Amino acid sequence: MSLAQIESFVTVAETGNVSRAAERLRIAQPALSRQIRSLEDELGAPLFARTSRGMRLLEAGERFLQHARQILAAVAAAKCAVSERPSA
Amino acid sequence: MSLAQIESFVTVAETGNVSRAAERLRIAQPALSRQIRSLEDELGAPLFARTSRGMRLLEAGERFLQHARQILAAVAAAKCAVSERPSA
DNA sequence: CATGCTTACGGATCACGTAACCATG
DNA sequence: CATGGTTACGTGATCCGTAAGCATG
Repeated sequence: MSLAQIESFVTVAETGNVSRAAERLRIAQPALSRQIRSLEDELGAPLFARTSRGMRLLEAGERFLQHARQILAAVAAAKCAVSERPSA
Repeated sequence: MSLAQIESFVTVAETGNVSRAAERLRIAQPALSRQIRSLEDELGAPLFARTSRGMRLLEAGERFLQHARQILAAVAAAKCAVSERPSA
């Protein structure tokens, strides 16, 4: 599991659409599709249902989404923490 | 920034020693040294002071460490969340 | 000269983008 | 046939381990 995969997952969850998410992330659609697939493989369970109109979050995906957002927030905070002035 | 880098950082911080941390992580010492270096490069600031006896956390490193542990904990929680039973 | 971090280098793996493919409405 | 996800494939980048280098006490 990589941070890129986690960010990809959140973006697909928010757009409900791999194509649009790929635009937002500035990567090609197949690359994003692969990232989602490999994330699901690693977790051992699908996170999305593939419908004819896009990607719909499953329950496992909803649960994962909450933690995914926490992870990204913690990463952002970690980056900020390094550049804080020492006295803070 | 990758999760592997974050785990590497925490292990080096805990051991104060790249060599010992590499053993614990089951990777070669130069690989670990590179991960730490590239993490510092990306963050734009050193996290450790290189002493003749090993690695000592700097203030920026101490601040980063707290968030790094949060990130790893959130990742572990995310993995668990996927396999929880749906009713939970 | 023992300990410990870093740099050089070659090779394997990974991850991307383009192109082709398949399914649905 | 338009939309949207997946598979195939070749290539460029990444990352590892071994080996050599460098600093310190």
